Amino acid sequence: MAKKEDTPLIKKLSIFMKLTPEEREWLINAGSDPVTVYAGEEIVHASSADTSVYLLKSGWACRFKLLPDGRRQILNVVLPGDFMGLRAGLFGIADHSVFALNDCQVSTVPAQAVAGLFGVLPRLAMAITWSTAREEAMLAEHLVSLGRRNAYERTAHLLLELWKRLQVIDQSVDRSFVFPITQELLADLLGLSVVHVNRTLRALRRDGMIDYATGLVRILKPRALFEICAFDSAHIDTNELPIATDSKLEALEILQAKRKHQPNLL
Amino acid sequence: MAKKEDTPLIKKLSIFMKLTPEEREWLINAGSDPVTVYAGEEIVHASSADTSVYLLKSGWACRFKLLPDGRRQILNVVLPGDFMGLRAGLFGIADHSVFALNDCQVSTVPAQAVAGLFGVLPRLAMAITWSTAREEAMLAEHLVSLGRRNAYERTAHLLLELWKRLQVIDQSVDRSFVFPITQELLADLLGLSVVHVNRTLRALRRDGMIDYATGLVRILKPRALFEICAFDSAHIDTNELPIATDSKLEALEILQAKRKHQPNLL
DNA sequence: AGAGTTCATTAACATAAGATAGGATGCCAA
DNA sequence: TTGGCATCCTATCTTATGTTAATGAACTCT
Repeated sequence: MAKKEDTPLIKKLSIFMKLTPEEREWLINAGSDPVTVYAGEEIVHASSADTSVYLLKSGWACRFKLLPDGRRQILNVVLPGDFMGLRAGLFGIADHSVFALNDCQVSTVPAQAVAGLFGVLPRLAMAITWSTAREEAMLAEHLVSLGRRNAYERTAHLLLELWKRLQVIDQSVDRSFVFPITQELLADLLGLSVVHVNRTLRALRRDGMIDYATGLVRILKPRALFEICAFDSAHIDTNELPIATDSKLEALEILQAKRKHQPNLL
Repeated sequence: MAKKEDTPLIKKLSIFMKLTPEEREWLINAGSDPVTVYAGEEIVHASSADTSVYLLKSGWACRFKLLPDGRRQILNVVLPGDFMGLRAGLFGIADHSVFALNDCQVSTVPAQAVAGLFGVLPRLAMAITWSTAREEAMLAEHLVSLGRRNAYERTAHLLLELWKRLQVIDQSVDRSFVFPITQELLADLLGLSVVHVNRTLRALRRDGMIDYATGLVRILKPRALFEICAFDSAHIDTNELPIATDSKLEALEILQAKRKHQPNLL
């Protein structure tokens, strides 16, 4: 398992698999010396032909997209140990930008070094691929929030998700964590208006669910909040290496069995 | 480039890179003989410990998540040539289910065979990884829709996206395509109520934007629709292999240059 | 100390979208 | 023929959320 002094990235990957000393070493040495990016500045710009991947060492950032008329949707919060610009660097899909929410330390990894990892340390490459799969699962859950959860549930879900992610990298203190996100950003994150975010936070405080002061959040009733937003933590905490035995025949049987089911089970 | 008689998967991967004969052969031979899954039946079940990956050969399916009270959000439409259950098969992240929208032909690939591809045909592994990155980009765009586009724009965006994806696999005829999706499903896809979907479709027809009959859609004013929803096709069509030369120093310079920018440029 | 910023907060009002309900149509099965 | 059943469609009413606008606190910069 991960140790106290490990980097956030190592802590995160450790929940997927035990890392060997070489793998740890690669993770520690890969990437340039970190550069400071100040709050509000862009780290990755959409449509730039960037051949680097960025690793967030400290601070918070967020990935976002803009519509031509200025509407903004924040896709995701980027926390220490997360990569930025992986899609752009590896595949040239530069579909979104990233900017720093507070002062960040960012280190740069050549896209080729990451791509080459599949040949050099395939297990580690797999672990990094896992972490992107984890992020995609969070994106999917975010989509459920915007499509099917109301403002109250949605806000609860976001705060809980951040809390859990911060726990993994040892950056929450008990039930509190620093929260460098203004209500305007929260609005763009949740697909709401600023005013309604304010209303919703007020409601959450009124109900004794959270304690919210600028820059700091405390979860007062985790149990209730998890219940309210139907939080599914499977993709954040997981687990251990899967993929045991398996055969085509077996899978086919499972598939056949499924054909008995009723699907749209509302 | 892809030929008329190629499979949808080959057509799709061909927009990322030129495939060698061996790679084509792997794609054709991998996977079991297809099994029929009938409309409405589940193909992948969330939380099942499934060690297979499924490839949709024909028909439409969709990935979805349910909340405990029955609310459903459809994440994505799965078209021929798309994989299903990749995250679950490879990493044990079984966070969503998939069901068939109409009768489908599905073939099964052991997760190990896909994982092993990184050692055997790394270029192909890269291409498949690219296709998942492409899907994640579409998911992100979907998120923008739910968060920041109104019902009209949102619906337009979905129809255009499907149209473009179908063009890639040669399954649209000019401006028309078959559309096996009821308004109820459309609602769960767009994060709207059925009634409002109906209203919105009516509005789109009223404006002469689309022609919508059960099971068939025709795009009448593509130009206007692309404009209305601010469609960004970068992640669907793309492009060719990126990653040219590159050095840490260069990337650092770019990063430094960015620090001059103003970020939240509304 | 004052002027300018950024944020959080609230009130009053507007509206896009949800809820409920009821027909109309077409399909299938007994 | 009749009765489900699913889907589409529409009208009416309700509500969650958006819009606009104004205030005050905290902070920085002179």
